[in-house]
Amino acid sequence: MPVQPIIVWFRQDLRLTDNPALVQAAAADAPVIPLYVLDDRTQGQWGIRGAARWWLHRSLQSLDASLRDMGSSLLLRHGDAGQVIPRLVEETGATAVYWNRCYEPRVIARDSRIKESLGATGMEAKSFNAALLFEPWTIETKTGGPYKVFTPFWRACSSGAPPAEQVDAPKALTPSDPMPPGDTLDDWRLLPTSPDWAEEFGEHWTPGERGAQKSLDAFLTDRMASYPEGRDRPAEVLTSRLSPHLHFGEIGPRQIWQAIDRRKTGAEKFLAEIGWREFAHHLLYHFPAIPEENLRPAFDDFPWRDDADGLKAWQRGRTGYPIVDAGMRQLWRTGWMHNRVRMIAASFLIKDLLIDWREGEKWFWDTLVDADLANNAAGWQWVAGSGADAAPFFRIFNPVTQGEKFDPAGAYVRKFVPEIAALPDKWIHHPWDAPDDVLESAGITPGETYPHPIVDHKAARQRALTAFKAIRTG
DNA sequence: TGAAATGTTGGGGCG
DNA sequence: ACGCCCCAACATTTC
Repeated sequence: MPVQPIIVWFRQDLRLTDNPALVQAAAADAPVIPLYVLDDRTQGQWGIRGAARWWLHRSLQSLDASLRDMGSSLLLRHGDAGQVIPRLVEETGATAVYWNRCYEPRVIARDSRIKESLGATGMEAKSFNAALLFEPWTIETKTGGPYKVFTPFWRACSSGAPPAEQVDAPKALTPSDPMPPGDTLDDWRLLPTSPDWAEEFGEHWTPGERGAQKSLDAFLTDRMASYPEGRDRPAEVLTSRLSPHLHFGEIGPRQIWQAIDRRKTGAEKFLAEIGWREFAHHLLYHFPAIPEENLRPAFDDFPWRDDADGLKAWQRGRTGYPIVDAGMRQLWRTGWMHNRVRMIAASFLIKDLLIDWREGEKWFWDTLVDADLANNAAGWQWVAGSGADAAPFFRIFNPVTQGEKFDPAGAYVRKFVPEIAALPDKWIHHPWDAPDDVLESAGITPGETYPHPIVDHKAARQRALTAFKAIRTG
């Protein structure tokens, strides 16, 4: 008599270790159908796009390979998950569907409907926590509301019950026999072709659970001790580079939490960054409009400029400000940007160009391999000053000062803006001040080989402060 | 997880 | 010797 299978629906949890939904299914002594659904409709404009699709392709390949090592494999289906899941249940006679929770508003709505309709037909539909140390509804202020300031939020997280222990990968999975038919990964065309803008990505990244674990191990042994100072220097690899792995759930925060010895140098500083990720998810859950709307309504009246040329120059890394251009080109070439440079580039778009932060958010959404709705929205609103615990609007980065401070030797700029690489350190962050003979011997013709600055920072700063006065109350 | 303007202090040059 | 000015260097305030 055939045993009825259990479906494990993978989403942003593309790993076998510390995966409670998978463990629960494996423990049931029934065949397991590991499933991934490419659902391009549910999340609307915030579906998986651009660089993240490249990552997804590679990550699914990796997950499938790991499952095959256990005698199983990953079933691929596409379409509205609200239809795909019930159809597969019917097809296979599955008795249960397990998954790990996501916290994006439209995903929550979809998953609730699925859970309800499966439940109504007597199915067991269960969800688990794999993505967060502390789920958003478990942390609240003394008065019972959500936190809007990071420091007390993280203090509350750290002082309460510790996060749950991670769970091991299942020892074995009983495959479903026969395996239901599915798509092949290539059918989904997740990889770019003409042009192949992801050409270089593979040199920088190893998507998948093994790559994630290796990144964590290397960070803990080689870099965490220098993290408190090193994390602001983009020229070298001194951060963990775990963000895309975390977004796709190739590693979970519990695994990081447990791998870190909190007594070691750099541990608290690094964990606080995991804390910011938790905080962003907390905010998105409690304020689900933050990807589209200012958290602080006063910003609804902000006089943003319409500037297609400025936006394009920023996107392409042709603003004439070397540190900004280097960042934007690192993003385009590698699918990632160092966090210090993200702040500088974002400040430039918002404050020097006075372009709506949502334009930056959209661009990052398409170009980052770590594009994450909660982190992206919270990060942009933080820089804009429109968000929770945000930088005050008048905190305007000077791209020259920031460059000189955090890329003093200009190595980061030279790597990504090669046309000015021959400039001496003295001028590398402000080529427009260099004497003609210096420019000439560096092979630079301003306005031709490298753009003139598209705005004058000093004037742009004044313009931004004036614009800000327009919305300031009192 | 700023920068710029403004204020203060103290040393040195100089008449 | 003294006052005056200049201007780093640092601190404080403002945006």
